[in-house]
Amino acid sequence: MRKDINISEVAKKAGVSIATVSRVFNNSGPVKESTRKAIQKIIEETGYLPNVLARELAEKRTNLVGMIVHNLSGEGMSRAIEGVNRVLDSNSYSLLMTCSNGSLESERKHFELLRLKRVDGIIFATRSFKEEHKDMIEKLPVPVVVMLQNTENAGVPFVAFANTAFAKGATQKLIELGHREVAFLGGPEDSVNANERKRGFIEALEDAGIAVEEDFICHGNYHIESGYEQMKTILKRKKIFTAVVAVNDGMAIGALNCLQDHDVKVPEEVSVLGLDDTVLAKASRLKLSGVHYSYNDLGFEAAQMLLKQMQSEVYDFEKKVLPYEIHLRESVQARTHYKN
Amino acid sequence: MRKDINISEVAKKAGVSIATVSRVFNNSGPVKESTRKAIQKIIEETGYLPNVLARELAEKRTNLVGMIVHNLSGEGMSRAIEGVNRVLDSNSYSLLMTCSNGSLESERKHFELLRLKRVDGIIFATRSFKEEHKDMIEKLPVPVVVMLQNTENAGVPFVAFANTAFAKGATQKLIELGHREVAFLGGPEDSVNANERKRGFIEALEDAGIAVEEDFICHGNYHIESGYEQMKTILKRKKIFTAVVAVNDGMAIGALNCLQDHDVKVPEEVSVLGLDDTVLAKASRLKLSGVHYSYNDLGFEAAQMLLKQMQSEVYDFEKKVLPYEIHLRESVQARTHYKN
DNA sequence: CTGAAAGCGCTAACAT
DNA sequence: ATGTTAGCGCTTTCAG
Repeated sequence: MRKDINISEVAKKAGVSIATVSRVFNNSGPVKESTRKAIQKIIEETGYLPNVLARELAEKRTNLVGMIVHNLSGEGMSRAIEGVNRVLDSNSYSLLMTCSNGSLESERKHFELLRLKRVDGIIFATRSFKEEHKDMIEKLPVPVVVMLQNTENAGVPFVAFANTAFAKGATQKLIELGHREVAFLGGPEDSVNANERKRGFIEALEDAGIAVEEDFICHGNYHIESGYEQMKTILKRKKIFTAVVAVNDGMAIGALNCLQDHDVKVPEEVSVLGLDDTVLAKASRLKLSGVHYSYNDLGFEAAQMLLKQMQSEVYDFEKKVLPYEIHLRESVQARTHYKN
Repeated sequence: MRKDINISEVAKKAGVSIATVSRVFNNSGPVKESTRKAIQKIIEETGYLPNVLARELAEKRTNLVGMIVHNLSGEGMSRAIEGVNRVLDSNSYSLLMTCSNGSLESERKHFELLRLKRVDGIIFATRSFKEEHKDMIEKLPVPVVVMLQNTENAGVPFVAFANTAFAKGATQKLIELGHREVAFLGGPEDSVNANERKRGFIEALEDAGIAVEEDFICHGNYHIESGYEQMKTILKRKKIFTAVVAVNDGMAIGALNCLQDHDVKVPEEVSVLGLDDTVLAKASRLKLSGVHYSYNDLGFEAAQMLLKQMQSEVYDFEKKVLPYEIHLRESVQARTHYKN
């Protein structure tokens, strides 16, 4: 706990003006070598550190990036933050983190807060992007990049996963393996991401000329227990299916456990695939198939895009959709058990 | 993107001085009702927002709390951040998040950064608290609370889990169930938390008069694969054991899978317990036993403690050790298989 | 190459 | 009840 020393004290000790100290410290403007040395010595001795607040006030920029996320409960989001941090760190920016509970009101409050704090840009993650969000963003004097959501229609720059595409791709893999009766365990019906995945699933079926059966579609809340319950619901309907696609790992694990508890052999009788590839996918003895995408890259790309926007005068629309990989592992095999 | 308006412009429009505007905005000092109304109207119309930077410069405080964590890859840390955020939010503080890679140099850099940014307090999480950390902290003009590490010896306030205690307690439960040959899958040897858990395990054995066998102790890196490998190593030693304690869920899951793959019945032949209770514990069909503690509470308590320290003039040592619960579930049962 | 001085936008003590 | 003014600590012209 030592006292702060400011620029004028340094100047006094060095017998120069504060302007010269400023020049030395920031290497802005010419200073005679001897006086530079002298000032540096004083700076060294006193441990002088400039008051960033004052500097920011004078420069009218904070080198701060704000981030609003709707939840922090999974590992995905913290990976994304890690990615963001990586970029900011190497560009001398700092991260102001806030967590809205997801309500519009809370989000509005956080946008306002970040505006007050004079952040130079904002990364925004929300469950579902609304017209109101667009309004909030347009009122802001700094650029915003949306994360985890396709906001092309609103014309807001974003970085997101290709939910529909990979859900479709994964489902097509199953179809290629001969599966035609495929169940789907979806996420919350108000989640845009979950709905995009569901759409991908449906498109794959339709493209293959397979009728979409409502009896094979359920909705849950991403958790293991929910996957278990929804799988049970579908089993109770007593219709034959040979594969299940789950909106995420948790639901897939739940489904897997449920099937095994009901003496349904995986993958011999039913293949299981999760549209996700978190640590959970490795937890079961039976290696779970899934779609892999990187949250770390998500954050990384979002931060990159934001910095770019911050540097340009006009905030052009821009988008980045991250790549993915489909991994078929032990939980999936070709349809063999039920022959037509 | 509208232009900012400042206090003097508001004052001019309202035909008053900036002091009066400030009084109205901050509700500091008396203002005649009619002029207050008038000023509020202008504020409303213009959308005036004070420049927080200027205010902070004048007030010499930022309402910012800094946080340095050594990694963001698990769900635990993001839960902790959530807890911190919850407290800060309701106390009008914001969170400046930084992620060090865990190296001393990087941590030093981040402390310096937060100092520059004039945060009012810091929450610090590191893998292993060193003398150097104590020095860095003592140089700081603001209070620091350490998270996830017992820094009692250094006299630095901290909030942590009772690693030794719950590891000991959980092991004792196994001993009470008749187990005497218990294996331990530990974490990295340089992790303080992992070592504390190992110590608890050993203390429980010693208290029960059971010799500690080095052959039953292995070290891994917290991951599922590592648990699998270490379990295999112990199995290869061909010594009989009836229970395994793993330093965390991941290793426990790995151990579980390994045992089952080697036709060892869990829990009939070997009980498995993880010193953890994350989402992973629910992933296997066999409900994994474990120790439950809340990362969210950890963050919550750390933030509470920090705010308290920030309010008092002197930074007294203070500590908070969080409660835990031991959950014995399907993966654990009394020793029956091997009778003496 | 260096210094003086005018901001940056706000708070708070001091006048009136 | 309101205005004046002196900071807060730094950056940046503008002179010299």
